[in-house]
Amino acid sequence: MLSFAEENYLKAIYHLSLSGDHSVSTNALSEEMKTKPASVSDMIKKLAEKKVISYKKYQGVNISEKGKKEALKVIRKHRLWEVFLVEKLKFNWDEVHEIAEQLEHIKSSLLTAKLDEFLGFPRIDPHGDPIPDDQGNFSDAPKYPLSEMKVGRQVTIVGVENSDSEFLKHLDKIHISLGTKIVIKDKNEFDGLMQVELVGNGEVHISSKVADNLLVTE
Amino acid sequence: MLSFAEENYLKAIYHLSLSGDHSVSTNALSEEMKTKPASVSDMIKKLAEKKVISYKKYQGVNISEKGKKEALKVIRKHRLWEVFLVEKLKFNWDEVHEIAEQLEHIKSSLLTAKLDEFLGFPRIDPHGDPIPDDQGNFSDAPKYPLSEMKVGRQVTIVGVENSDSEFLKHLDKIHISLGTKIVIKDKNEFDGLMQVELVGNGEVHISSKVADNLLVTE
DNA sequence: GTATATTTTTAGGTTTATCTAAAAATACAT
DNA sequence: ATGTATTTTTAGATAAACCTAAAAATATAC
Repeated sequence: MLSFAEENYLKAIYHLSLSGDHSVSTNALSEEMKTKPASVSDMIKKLAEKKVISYKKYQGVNISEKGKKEALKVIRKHRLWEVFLVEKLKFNWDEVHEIAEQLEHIKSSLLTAKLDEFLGFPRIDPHGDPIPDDQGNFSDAPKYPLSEMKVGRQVTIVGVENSDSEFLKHLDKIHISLGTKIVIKDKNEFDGLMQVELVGNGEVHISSKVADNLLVTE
Repeated sequence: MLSFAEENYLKAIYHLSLSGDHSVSTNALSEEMKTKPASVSDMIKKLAEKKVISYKKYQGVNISEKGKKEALKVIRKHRLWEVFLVEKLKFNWDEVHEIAEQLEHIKSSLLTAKLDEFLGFPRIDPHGDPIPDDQGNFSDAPKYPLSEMKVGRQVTIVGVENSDSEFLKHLDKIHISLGTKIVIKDKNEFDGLMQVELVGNGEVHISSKVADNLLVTE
């Protein structure tokens, strides 16, 4: 059984492990957790004793299979609660993170299962992040047509359904390319015309014909 | 701002203050919290510094107005979450306490307000306990006809609507009096006939005519 | 390849919430 | 009312999660 602090460290280690396949350094963890490197050294000893990470002194840490499972349990709960907060309690997508940081530590696997069912077994959270199942499996980086995304979401363009050059030229013209992050500002109920913000780079309108062919993630 | 442990002590002090108007003893608190009296002595010093209780050495503690408000905030959250767990997630009423003990400490007044609204502003929790409003007010010990209570609830008989002697004689015959605790085991959809357990004292059947006239609480 | 800079760990300290053992205050009993 | 029993507090310890300062290991730079 892990404490809140241990769960938070493990989550950070999991996330840092994804970007960069190498082991996670003490300093990187210290920055992520906003604690001092000395505190990290203390904590990783405890986590290593609990077999959720492996490490050699001065060599950084690597998350174990057991650790990955534990981290994904917490991430699953975090994302399910975010769905609950946005879909059921009508929070804005940008208000929910802090509250979900607290809710993710509630211990009861029955609660998690029943919440999942109550929400209709969602596969992605309000930010578009995939929700692991109770075994920790998830379709990594699932892609969805932009047209299916709801107003308020921030997503990243990760692909196109149908890549004919006329279409790509159009994307170029509206400054959209793979990796572009956008926020959906508005979506017309009648014709599906979307107004999106290119993060830090102005706004554009995207027709449903284009939105159907754009695949997004996150 | 109170820690989880401080909130739990305050809740215990609040509850112990209700039964018996006198001040709460260190030993009583120690028993309630399942900690040693020495730990209680430590904690009440901290709570007194935070002005949520007042105490003189060796004289027990009294909850302050500020403390009462804080305790009721926690109790409000606890009971709202219990309603959520039973009404929305379909937990049985007897499975929810432990989980609500965790959820009651989540910090976000906006969350509490939105949860309250989502649940339709319930006035009592699944055990029949009143839910304080955001100011800490609640109709103390609200009374409801037994006939309105759902299967599974444990309630206490606190009054009768119409106290003619024939009716009271009947109650006597079926071993029901003020203060009797009962658990509703079954309720016939057709005629409202109830099967209830007299806690630790066998089962009886109560017709809707009787149930309409019995007021219960808790 | 040695000197310097950076990273990481260790050593020792703090706060919170607990504990045990002993001392002090209060309550009870004859 | 005086001695005994009970309750409560104090003193000192422990574990968790953090800190600062200093030492040790690793990395980098010329």
